[in-house]
Amino acid sequence: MAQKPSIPKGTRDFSPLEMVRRNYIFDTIKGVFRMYGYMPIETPAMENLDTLLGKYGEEGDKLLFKILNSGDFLSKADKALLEAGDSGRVTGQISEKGLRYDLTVPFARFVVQHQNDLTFPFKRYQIQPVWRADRPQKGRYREFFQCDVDVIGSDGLLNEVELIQIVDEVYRQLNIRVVVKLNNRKVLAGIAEIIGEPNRMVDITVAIDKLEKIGLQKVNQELEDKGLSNEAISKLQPILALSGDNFSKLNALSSVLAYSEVGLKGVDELKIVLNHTKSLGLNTPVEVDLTLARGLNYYTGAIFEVKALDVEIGSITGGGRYDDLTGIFGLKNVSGVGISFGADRIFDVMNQLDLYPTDVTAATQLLFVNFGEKEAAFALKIANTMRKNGIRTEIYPDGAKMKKQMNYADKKGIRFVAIIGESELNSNQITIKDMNAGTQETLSVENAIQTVVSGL
RNA sequence: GUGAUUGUAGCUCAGUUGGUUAGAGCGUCGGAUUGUGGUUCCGAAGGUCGCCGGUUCGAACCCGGUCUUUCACCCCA
Repeated sequence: MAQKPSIPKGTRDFSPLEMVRRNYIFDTIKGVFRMYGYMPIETPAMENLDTLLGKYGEEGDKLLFKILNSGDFLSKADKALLEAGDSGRVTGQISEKGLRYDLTVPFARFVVQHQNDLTFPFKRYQIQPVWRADRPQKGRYREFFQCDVDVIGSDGLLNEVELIQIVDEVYRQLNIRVVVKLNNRKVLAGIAEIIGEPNRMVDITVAIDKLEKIGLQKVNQELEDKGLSNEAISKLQPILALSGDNFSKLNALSSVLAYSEVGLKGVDELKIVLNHTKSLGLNTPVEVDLTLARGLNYYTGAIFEVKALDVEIGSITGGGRYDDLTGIFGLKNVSGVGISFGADRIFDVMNQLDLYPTDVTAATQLLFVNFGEKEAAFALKIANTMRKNGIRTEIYPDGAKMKKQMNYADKKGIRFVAIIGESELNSNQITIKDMNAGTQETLSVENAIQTVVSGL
């Protein structure tokens, strides 16, 4: 017996229904991106490993899928390392390619490599799968699609504003209620500076990121475990306790950060962005959230995260500004900002709330029943006429039993069935059956088109 | 990477203290109905009980390993 087939852990097949739904999401997102002047690019599924390594921190390196070299790769590896079972160092010798982990780093590579062909500010979008060797769980897959929009080569905060507008528009079109959480890495740096631990910004932000999840006490405990002084932790308390609306939070921050130049700059940036989004009158609420840190090390300014209000699933969109991403690849002083829509989580949210418009899943609208060669030949011609009138039409390929063909139409949710038998052939007419109403009439081709078009 | 959890027909699940031939519903296919779907009735196909090993006279059931599912941690879309 054949072995039971399966697919790798954390990956999925998509049925026609699922694909139609996913394409609806992708098309919506693409449409909004285009509306703001972004152009598509694609990059290879695999990159050279040295492009990817070291960009996502130690954790990220572990989550990279690595591709074995071709040929007799083991013979070229260091025998001593092999013998010692030193996987970490052996992989460097037997693998030089890896699957992309996100779209931002390949984009940075792309920009540096093609810098002379690009016009800056360069606005691109990119919708492709990425892979992470994570352990799968709710809303977390090993293969998933990201929909990135970035603008690179511009410092202007209008870009941040534009990205928030895009988020607002995409989720308005998809009919998902969301909140945009906004923070600024400069504010976080300022906080670290003020409490006298300027080098511990990452530890501090990772800890306060958990405030909502584990509570104040455990956050303080974690900070203590990481070796922060009691003095620093107590200085941090008023910042963790900040509340009120965006502008009162920011005013309070201004006084706390009065002696931090970078911190004040961050507050200022937040104010500018918020003033713009406020005057634009977006549907989506925008909240300043100091607990928002995000793991990626390369953000330097704004940090965004979008959460669905009606489903518990983590963030469905995230991003921020990175001042020196291309610097690693040798192109200095180019600032970029971008966000990534997590298509698979959006898909999960849409499924859970059943937010698809009814016409999204509609496939074939008219099926021609096949009674045999002569009838099918006639149907073939009329089917083409139908298609030219914008009706999605198919002909049943075999001269099967009527029951079977009707059943097929029923299962596929096809609204109209065209029946052409001997009597229709002789009178040069077709019978159109409305599967919803169960009624049918025999008509001329012109009238049949009328009936179908007005019935849809 | 750490700690749990799941696996029996295409799907959802039963399956007694370990005991002959592993069941149901839904779905699929065929028929009742040779030009009319959904409803109904009748019938059929479909299982190495995730995989490998162990205990036992005997394992779907007990034990170990492995893979898979789901969840938490870490991290993240």
